[in-house]
Amino acid sequence: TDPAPLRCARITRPMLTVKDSAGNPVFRFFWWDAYENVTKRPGEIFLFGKTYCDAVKSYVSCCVVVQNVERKIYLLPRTHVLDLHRRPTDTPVSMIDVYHEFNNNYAPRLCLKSFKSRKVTKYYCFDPNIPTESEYLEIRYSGKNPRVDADICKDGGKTFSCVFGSRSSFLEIFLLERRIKGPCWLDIVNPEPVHNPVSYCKFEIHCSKPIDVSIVQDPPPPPSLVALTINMQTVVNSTNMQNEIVMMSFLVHSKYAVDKKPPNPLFQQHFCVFTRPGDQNFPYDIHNALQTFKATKVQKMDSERALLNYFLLQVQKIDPDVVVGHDLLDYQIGLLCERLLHCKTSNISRLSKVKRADVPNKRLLEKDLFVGRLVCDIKLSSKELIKSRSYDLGTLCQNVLKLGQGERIEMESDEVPRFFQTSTDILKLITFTMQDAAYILKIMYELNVIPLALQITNIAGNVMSRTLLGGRSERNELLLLHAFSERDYIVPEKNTFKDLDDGETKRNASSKKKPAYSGGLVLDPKVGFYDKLVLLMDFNSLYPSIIQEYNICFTTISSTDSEEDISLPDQQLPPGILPTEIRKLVESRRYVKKLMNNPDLAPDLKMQYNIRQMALKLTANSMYGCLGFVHSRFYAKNLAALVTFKGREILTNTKDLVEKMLYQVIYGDTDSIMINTNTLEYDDVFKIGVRIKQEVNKLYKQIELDIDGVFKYLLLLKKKKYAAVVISKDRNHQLQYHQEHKGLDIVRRDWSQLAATAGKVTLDNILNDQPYEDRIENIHAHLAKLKEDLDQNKVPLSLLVITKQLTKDPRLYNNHTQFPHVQVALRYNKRGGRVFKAGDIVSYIICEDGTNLPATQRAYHIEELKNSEHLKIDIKYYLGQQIHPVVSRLCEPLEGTDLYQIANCLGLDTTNFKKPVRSTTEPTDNLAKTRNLFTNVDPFVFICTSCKTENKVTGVFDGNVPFLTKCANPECGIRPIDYLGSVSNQLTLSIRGYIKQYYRNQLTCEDPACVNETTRVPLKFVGKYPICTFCKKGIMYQKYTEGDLYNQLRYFQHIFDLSKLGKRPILDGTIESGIHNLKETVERVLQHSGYATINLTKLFSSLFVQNRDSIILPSVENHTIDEYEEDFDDF
DNA sequence: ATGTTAGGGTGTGGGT
DNA sequence: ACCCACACCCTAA
Ligand SMILES: [Mg+2]
Ligand SMILES: [Mg+2]
Repeated sequence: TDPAPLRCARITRPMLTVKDSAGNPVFRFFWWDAYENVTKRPGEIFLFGKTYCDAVKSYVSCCVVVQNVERKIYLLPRTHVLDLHRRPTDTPVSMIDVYHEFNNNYAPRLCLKSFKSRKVTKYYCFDPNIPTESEYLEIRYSGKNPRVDADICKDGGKTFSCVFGSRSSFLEIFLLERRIKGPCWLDIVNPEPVHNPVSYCKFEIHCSKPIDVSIVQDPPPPPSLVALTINMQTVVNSTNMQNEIVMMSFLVHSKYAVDKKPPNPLFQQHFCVFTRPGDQNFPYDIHNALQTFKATKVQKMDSERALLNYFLLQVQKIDPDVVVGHDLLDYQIGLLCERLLHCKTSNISRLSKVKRADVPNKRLLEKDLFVGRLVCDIKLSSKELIKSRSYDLGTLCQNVLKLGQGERIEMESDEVPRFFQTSTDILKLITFTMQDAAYILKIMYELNVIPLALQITNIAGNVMSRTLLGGRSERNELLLLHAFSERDYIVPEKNTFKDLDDGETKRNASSKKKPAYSGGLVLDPKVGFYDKLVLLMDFNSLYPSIIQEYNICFTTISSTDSEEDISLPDQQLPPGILPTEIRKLVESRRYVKKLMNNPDLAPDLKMQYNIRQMALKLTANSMYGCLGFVHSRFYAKNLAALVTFKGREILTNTKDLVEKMLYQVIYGDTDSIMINTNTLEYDDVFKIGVRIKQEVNKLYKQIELDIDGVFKYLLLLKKKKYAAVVISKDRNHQLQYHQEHKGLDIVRRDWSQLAATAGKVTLDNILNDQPYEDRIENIHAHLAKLKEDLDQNKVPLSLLVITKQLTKDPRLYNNHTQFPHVQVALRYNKRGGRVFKAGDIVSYIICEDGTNLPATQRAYHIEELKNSEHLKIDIKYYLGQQIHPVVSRLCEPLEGTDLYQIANCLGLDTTNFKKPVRSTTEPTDNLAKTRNLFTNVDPFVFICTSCKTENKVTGVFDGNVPFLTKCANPECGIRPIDYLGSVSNQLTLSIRGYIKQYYRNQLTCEDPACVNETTRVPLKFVGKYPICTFCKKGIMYQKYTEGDLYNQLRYFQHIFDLSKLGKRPILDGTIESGIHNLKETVERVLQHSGYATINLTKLFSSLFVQNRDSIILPSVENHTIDEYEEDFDDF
């Protein structure tokens, strides 16, 4: 049957009011989405979009059916003809032989009545066995005829060795051939009117020749979209346990301009439809209640079927270009399909723009339910665009819309039936459902989902509805397909699903696969709390820069199977395609950012530019990842491995260079270096940064190190785990401070907010100007308070919630009892409705449930806890397994507290904490206090002139007495202070020893493990000094660097520094001056090493006469970095 | 069908 | 009791 009649009559004859640049009348439209049905309508492309309609003076929906998109295959001629047994003969192959073979042997098999062919020259770079440049026979034939068999493509015939292009889809052929990159204005020169339209659009035209489609030059801005936001409520029918749709709310914006700031008002139309749950009746007064309800237009339906029919009709009438919702793809679309089929609704394709017969298959229906309309699922988009603990609507409202807690009415899905008991509650439910729809729309606007997807699609050249589905691989694939085919390259074949499976997957039984190559280098952190300024330097987009710097491309490096091949391309080679594409992205971005600097820029335009520069950056950054993606069409493990290899090399070289400049590198991850400057002057630190930047950037053309930030305080705990106070300057050059937390428990969703807050309070106390003793005291006090609050039940339940993602379907876990989130999900799923599936985030609270089971088996959903009498919060778990480990880890480098004390404050059983605690027997452990700042340093050792006993010095005090007053040998009566001159001499000799070691190390690599390697790996030279670049497996050889030397000297200075001791001890005057004397001995060496000039010769001239070239560093220009940007996922 | 590797942390279970 | 491998999760880059 025909769909319900439309209000707006279809216009069958397109009005060609537009002329193209040649003066031909054209049908001009903006395409937003495309569709093809390879099996039912091969060779046809459906383009959906908007065209200007003079009659209504606005844009109306249209569909252009491009027909006769032909298959395009390439036959690679053999050098010599094969005989019957597929053995090469002496007969050379000419192109005409290939033509004849195809014409005689293959055309009949493909039932070709006709085909076109020509000789073309093409390039290829994805298989070393295929010539990089060769003549091919290009054959084009109708899509209605079948594809060439896979084995013929692989093995070829007698005159050709293989066939390329047989697997490309028509949409791909069309987009690449017409060079269409994402939504844009298109002209159709010979549009044909349609009498039996296949679409529901206002305009439909056909175009029988793909070549008649062309891109409009100097296009106007994109037309506005009709956006339909939908939200729904469901109930589980208590009799059959089926999920029913009982309410839907709709918001319509009929002119959403994607090139402008989010519209206000948010929408123009709003309405709602509902029905009763199958197992309930309407309240008696529902009719009256609805009559007085004015908030929105409400339609009451007698059945779910009627509701769904109403929905179908409304969608057809509204004819939206984009359907907006939350959890559409993971749940709502599936549910809709299920109910549409269950209720036996007809003409379901009205939800889409293409008329199709109803199919009873749910999976098929789901796939194309809204075809022709963009589907914007804000849950999915948020996952790509923002980091959040979870992505349910409530959490997104808090994080994106900054709604306060309780501002949005939170409702559990099993509460819905209750709302149908009274009319008042039904009206309430309508309000919530409408309200949520508005939030959904607002979030979409706020995150600029559509404008960003448009920009990405225009950059990559894919299809926008696919961009909105997420996934970086396909975007990258299309970008490279365009890039390679534009330059006459034959592109790699698209693998079918079958091909993917058989390869041996190095999986660890579960879904996580083992790494295929090594990635970024993470430097060993010098753990500790830093209260001097720390400088963070970071390479801008390191991996994209490496690809450019070293010209890493399919065209410059042949793919080999050997793992260890890390050779770089020839310097003389022309820029490859990958580097060129990245350069284009980077240059576009630079240009866009320049445009953004215009102070008179209109806000709308500024937003547009900002979105575009983001999209450009995202695209450039995801290119590397796709190289290493096994299922990528452009998979190139060797290229990915080379990129990371150079990354590791650059990071180690940078570290060495910085240390050579006598700065202390305390950490670095993949593309960054943290430097302890030992300074408190912000401007000085900046100058240091500028100098390092200049030195490092001299070495490269494209790779660029930049100042990323300056930390006032840094608490460096582990690799990838630290907290810092970042200093920045505001517009008035006033210093501003804010904390940054990386990798710590408090930034993870799988720790409770309670533990996170405790951790944050702890950090606030550590990263603070207050006296040292106060910090510890405040932390302890807060912990005690926390315990008290917990005991008195003052802690809101929301703080106790732990969230964890299901990485697979909950039923697929091998040992589900081990995992709290899996158990909660499985239990929850039994009640029906929205069930937890792979990717969902589960919230739970650990409870005391009367059992003796381990905590992992006492996890309950927050609702279970609320509704249960016998469930109680497991306070001991939250104190012992949440707060305690989180706070302890943060306090680890701190003196004055430990596991035991923290446990004590929390009222925990402390017996478990006594043993592992560091020895508390020594009253003044000098090294403990400083060990974190000075790792890999030796104590100062001197020999007693009397008893020849070795004395080790790690600080002013040895135990309770100054080391100068007592020999290490208790029998010896001579005090070191009595032979201070000798001690001082021994100190000087010791320092000399370290300097000698430093020089020796520059000439030879002393690591025995490295000797073998040095014979194979050539020595690399940095400046004039040979350094061993790496040992086996890329691990850097620990040589004795300037940094090590400097560190050792600083340590000596430190251990003789009385002011470094917490409480200034009362000392005998001679002892004090003796210690001072030793400190000065060290400082005489050190004083030459200001941070401004470094000259090794001068530095050590007083001690060590040696002719050495100085390292001359450039003078410092006194300027600040004008641009420093916060980047995400930037390597 | 959905970009990579490096690395920390919890918890379990088996072996010594 | 201790060590270790393993599965799982989430983060940094
Ligand atoms: Mg970076
Ligand atoms: Mg970085």
